[in-house]
Amino acid sequence: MAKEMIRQGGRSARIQGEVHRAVQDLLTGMDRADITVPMIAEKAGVTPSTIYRRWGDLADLLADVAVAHMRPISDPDDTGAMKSDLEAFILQYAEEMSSKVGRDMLTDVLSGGNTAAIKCCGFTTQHLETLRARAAARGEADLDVELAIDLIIAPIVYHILFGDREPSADYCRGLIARFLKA
Amino acid sequence: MAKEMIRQGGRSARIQGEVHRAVQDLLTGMDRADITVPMIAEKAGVTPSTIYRRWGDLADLLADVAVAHMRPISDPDDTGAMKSDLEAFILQYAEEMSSKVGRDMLTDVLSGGNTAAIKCCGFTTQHLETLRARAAARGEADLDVELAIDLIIAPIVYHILFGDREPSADYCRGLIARFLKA
DNA sequence: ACCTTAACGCAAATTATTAGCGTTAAGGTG
DNA sequence: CACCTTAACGCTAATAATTTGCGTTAAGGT
Repeated sequence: MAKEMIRQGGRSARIQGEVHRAVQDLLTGMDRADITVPMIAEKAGVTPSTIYRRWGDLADLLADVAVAHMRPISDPDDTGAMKSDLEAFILQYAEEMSSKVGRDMLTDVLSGGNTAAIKCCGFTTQHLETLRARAAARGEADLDVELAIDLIIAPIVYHILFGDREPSADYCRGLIARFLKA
Repeated sequence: MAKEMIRQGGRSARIQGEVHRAVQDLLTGMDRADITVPMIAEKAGVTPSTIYRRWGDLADLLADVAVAHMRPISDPDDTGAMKSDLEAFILQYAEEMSSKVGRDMLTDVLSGGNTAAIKCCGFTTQHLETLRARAAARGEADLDVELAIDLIIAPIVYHILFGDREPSADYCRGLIARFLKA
């Protein structure tokens, strides 16, 4: 049989869910430097070897969990206008990511296999595309997604990661204003 | 004695140097996922426990080495004008950081203790400050360092880290042009 | 020259990771 | 539905990494 397939249903999916939940449980209550694979395995009710075989190592598992947690469950709020849509989305994004757990999720994603980072980045792009489609449907001015990433998202993420400045609401609004003028 | 001091000279400094060199040697030739502390210890001629006691764990050691390697040894080239100074510095920065070793250095810095990230970020700011002082001495227009970070550095770093786009020379020149117009 | 103690080496104890092998169950096929 | 193939799992033994206790070396000061 030439085609390799990945099992989705039943046991395999249940174990993935339990491991993910165990990791998230542990993350809320201890530093990630103290988390170990055997610890996760016990909490999830599986053997450590299962985790090693499936995820490779702790960094990849943490990246996988972070990506799953960042995956959007719903579209950003529709506030009626592009400017307010953008502001609502960006402020929530900055708020979530600048917390300790948010910052840790980002570094987990970046430390894991490079596919994790691309996925994560794709979620952000996708949200912005949604806003763009909405703006177009309303007949508003076009929203340049790449420009929004360069002018708004990138500075916010940079300051969160390098810790040289707090991405306050006012700061974010300033970035948005700069973007809208461009 | 109330004052705790950190030893600087002699043996301690020599060991730090040998460990750093061992890490850099290993990094050029294998994936960081395969590098272990005992491996580094053997190459450096020290016992593993020394490394564990001094750096805590592999992530902190790698962050320390990355920061040491990013520490500027000289000021950016003086090309005679602010625009060309900036372009020369940015293109070299993007070139260095977008390679595999550069991207890995960045993630190492971000994964290590949070002081590493701030230091790393400080080096970039410091270079830009140098360019700013030069421009001022020449009587050119003022260079806004914070703005340069938001408009030029942040997008470059973002795309390197998340891998959604290659920071080509043309792309970087576009960022610089946008910055100079602002 | 002498004293104090940070930093190291060595080795034993603990803990994490890998690998072999038998078992379970997903997903397809007759 | 019964059957087959094999991905994914559990268990366990072997290997490797990390932590810890304790004696030794040598910075840096008196």
